[in-house]
Amino acid sequence: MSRRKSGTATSHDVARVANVSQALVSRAFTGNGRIAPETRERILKAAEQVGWQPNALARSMVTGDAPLVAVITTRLNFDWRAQVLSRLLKAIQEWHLKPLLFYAESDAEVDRLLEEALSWRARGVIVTAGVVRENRAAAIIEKGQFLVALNRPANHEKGFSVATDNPLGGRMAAGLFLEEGRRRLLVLGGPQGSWAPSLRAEGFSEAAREAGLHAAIWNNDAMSTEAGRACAERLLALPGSEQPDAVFATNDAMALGFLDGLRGHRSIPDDIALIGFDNLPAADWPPYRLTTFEQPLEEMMRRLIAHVDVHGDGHLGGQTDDQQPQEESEPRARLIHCKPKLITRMTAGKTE
Amino acid sequence: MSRRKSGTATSHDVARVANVSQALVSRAFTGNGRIAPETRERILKAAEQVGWQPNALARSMVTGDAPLVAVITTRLNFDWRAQVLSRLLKAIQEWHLKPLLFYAESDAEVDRLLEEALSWRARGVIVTAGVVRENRAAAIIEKGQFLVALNRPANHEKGFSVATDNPLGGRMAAGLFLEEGRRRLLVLGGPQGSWAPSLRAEGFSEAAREAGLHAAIWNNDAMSTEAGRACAERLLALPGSEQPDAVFATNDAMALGFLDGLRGHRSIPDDIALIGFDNLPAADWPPYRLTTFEQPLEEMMRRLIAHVDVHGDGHLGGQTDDQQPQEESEPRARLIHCKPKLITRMTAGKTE
DNA sequence: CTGAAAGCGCTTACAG
DNA sequence: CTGAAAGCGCTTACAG
Repeated sequence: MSRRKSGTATSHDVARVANVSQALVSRAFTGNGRIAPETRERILKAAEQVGWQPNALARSMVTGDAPLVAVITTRLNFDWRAQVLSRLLKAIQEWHLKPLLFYAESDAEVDRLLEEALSWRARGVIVTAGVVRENRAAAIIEKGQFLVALNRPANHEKGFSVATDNPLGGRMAAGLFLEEGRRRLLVLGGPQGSWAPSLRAEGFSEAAREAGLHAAIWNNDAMSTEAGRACAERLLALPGSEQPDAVFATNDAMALGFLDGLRGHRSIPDDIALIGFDNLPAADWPPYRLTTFEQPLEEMMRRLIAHVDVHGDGHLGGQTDDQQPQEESEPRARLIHCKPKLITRMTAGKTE
Repeated sequence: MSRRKSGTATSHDVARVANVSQALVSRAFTGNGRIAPETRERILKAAEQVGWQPNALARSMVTGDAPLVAVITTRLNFDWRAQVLSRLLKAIQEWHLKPLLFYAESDAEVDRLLEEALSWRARGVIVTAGVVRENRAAAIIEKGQFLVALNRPANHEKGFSVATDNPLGGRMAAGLFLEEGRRRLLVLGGPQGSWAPSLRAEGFSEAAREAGLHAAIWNNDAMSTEAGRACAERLLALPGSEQPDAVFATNDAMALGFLDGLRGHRSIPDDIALIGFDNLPAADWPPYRLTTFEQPLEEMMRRLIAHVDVHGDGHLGGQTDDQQPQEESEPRARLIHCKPKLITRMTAGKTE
């Protein structure tokens, strides 16, 4: 007769109703250990009558293994972040774990959240926002949890990172522009110090440099459509001699805003070719028809899942101790790069 | 020396290092009970050295109160659903609970997920997808958990539902069209039997009927931009006498696709006025400038939070038993309707 | 096939 | 201020 959660029955209550020991109730639900089919039926019936089902917390405690995975995420703004989370939730659901979400309002919070996540003794943690400090990464790995970083470094040799090959995307964009004979290159970058956008910009710049060209970079704190529009205005104000003829936007939001800002002032792709990154749904809409890169979400998820499985946390809660270096299907690669896929539309590249 | 989770220390290990009883370790971390400041310091240091922090599962078990809230969600497709989840995660984080997510691939799964959710003995469950069966709703409430349904019925007198006032939105849209002298009305509806879209359509139809007009309805299974485009084609194929002069799309995705489909064939709003629903970011983009309704997300969250607080699950884990009918600030209203806000842009309404 | 008992890792009265 | 003990709700050897 505990005072809190008065409505909640326990396995003892069920045992009483079914006229069996409490242990049998447990067996009826776990399927472990012998139990007569008819007893089991009786117990199931009693449980339903009482409205009871095993307490997952208690189960996790006693088995020493909670079917949880911590997911660090942040604001789901207009962005491919929602797609990632959606796909991630689905995958986690499919392998019968429960995602415990940690929402970081800013990158600074991520470390604290990671610490909190640890206290739930989850199977592991998937980081889709912010930065993983090396200490923290080590603490997670030491506890036997897996650590997966999406589109960011894992900062630990036993951590795992799946990322789009951002530099390659940049190089491909530059390559396409060069092939078309474009010479005056501009990239719409992200904030200083950002990971993915900077790598995209660098890949682009490098390829340009190798062709003996220089790519200007305009950094943007927000990477929003507004930022893209602002860049368009800035471009329109440039003297004719400095006008770029090819622009690589390190994300689609900026590219779309940029297109809107240029509308009526420049002919695309004749005056200016444009390539974005992300392949947002809007990139395919008639007013935009943006040539852009699709991030290989499905492949990334496959790799992620493969890693987690190898780690020993297979579908049905395998053991957690895998000391021996058995990295079979995923041979020791801790940083997986997945190739972005160029989607050619109107704003750059030959349209078929 | 348990075999599993070998890396994980317990409070006993910390006690040993700090040379105190295990109970004191607990006190050092909970802050409950007397403890000498210097002992506390010593324990904290020992814990850090050992790399230990309280096991949240164990704590939840013994206190009989897990700081969890179950959230039922589904595919985060291009949609306001991501916004809702984002805002929800933030709110849950702010009141120091952890969201345990349940991802429903289809509405049919929702009931099963709800059952699973129950096993975690969470404070409550927030449903943002699918339908809550009455039985299940009752089971949840009986267990002392709160039940909040977002934009759908809670199906229980003690459940709580926050929704946009969808019929009102429909009425407002119709009102605006009528005021402009439009007479040939069409609504782009959702799937048969959908909740929110149907209510929007009904509100619209009713208002039209009251004005002695009939509104045609075209149902759409997908409510996507593609569906909107298809509707545009269908409209263009209509004989001139049946051409509508005002269209109410029950979501923005369809409205945007519809605009794209009409582009070059009809003049908006001269030939056809259009109103959407959701106020997606793209509704404000130059090629669209869609008049639409903003769903009052912030207000909905405020009401939701107020309900949960009243329910007794305040910020820092208050007691769960609140039998007395103390519905102070939220006087007994179980279904809260929040007014949608008309955002007037180019496609309908007088622009200032 | 079934039951009594130990134990998971904590928190919290209850004594000192 | 501190410690020994009981107990949270289960699962799982271990005996019968």
